[in-house]
Amino acid sequence: MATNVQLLKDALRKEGLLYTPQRQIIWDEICKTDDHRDAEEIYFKIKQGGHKVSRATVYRTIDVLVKNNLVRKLELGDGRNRYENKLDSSHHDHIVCIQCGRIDEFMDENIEKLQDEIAKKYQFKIVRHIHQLFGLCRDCN
Amino acid sequence: MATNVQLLKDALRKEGLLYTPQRQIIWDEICKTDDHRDAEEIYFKIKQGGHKVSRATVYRTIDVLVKNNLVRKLELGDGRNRYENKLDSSHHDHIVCIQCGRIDEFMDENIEKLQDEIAKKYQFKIVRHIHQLFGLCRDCN
DNA sequence: TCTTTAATGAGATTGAGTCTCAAAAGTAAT
DNA sequence: ATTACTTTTGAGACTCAATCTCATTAAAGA
Ligand SMILES: [Zn+2]
Ligand SMILES: [Zn+2]
Ligand SMILES: [Zn+2]
Ligand SMILES: [Zn+2]
Repeated sequence: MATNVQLLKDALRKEGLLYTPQRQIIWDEICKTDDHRDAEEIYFKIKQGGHKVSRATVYRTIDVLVKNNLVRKLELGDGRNRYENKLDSSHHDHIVCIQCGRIDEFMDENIEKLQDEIAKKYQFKIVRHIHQLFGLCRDCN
Repeated sequence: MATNVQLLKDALRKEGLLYTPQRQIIWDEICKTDDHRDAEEIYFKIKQGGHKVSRATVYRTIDVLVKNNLVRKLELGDGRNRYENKLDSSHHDHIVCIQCGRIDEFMDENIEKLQDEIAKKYQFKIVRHIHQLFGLCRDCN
């Protein structure tokens, strides 16, 4: 956890922002699981944990964390943004069950390479990508 | 255009829905360009064209068109859904400039195949996928 | 301490999208 | 064509995630 404190402090310093108890509480909550939760879930978990942090601060802090690469924003197409911590910073994409909501993670070096080639062909400089497979998991099929 | 009329009629019959002037107007508007427009843009273009169709009908009809494979829904991560007609029904994914909004289309057989392999490995039955590359286009870089 | 700047929180606001329900339009049988 | 029935439409209310406002609170610096 000490490491997580330092990561946050560094990010805030880089942004010229102050280190505050609220920001630490939010970052801690996001580090607690490897789930893919939306901002409301994170907000309510914090509340439930007995801390008082406002909704506005949760949203604002998440934005800072995303901008500084501590958190990844996922857009799973259900109208709300989801977030996962990047403590284990290895890149992955997602395969989502449209029935039960189960989310698995995958990573394919070959796909990643092919993306780079596409970028080169179109003369784009890629900064991020979304790659999600939607379907029915084994249990739901 | 005659073809487009028939495509709509067939889809509506399949759904047990009636063929109405409003639904044709909406489908026509979507067929007019190969852009990637959101529902509001489509709604206002129709209004601007002198037709009176309600917002609710636009949203409802787009849903029918998507369900019946005449229109593809895109989620480009900016909080609103975008749509493109599938008259030229070849599959493609998107590469998006985060600066100027330019959207190019790409298709890579190898990526598509690798996705199938991932699905097999995770025992998912894929029904759709999102694959978008975000970055700076040549002009913006 | 005093002054200045930054962060927070409660609640208002936005905006895409959905829902409601009375009115309008379509369908089918007489 | 008239009636009886069903479907669609449209205006506006509503929802929900997310953002904004601004008065209050907390932190930093002199
Ligand atoms: Zn990837
Ligand atoms: Zn993940
Ligand atoms: Zn594809
Ligand atoms: Zn396209």
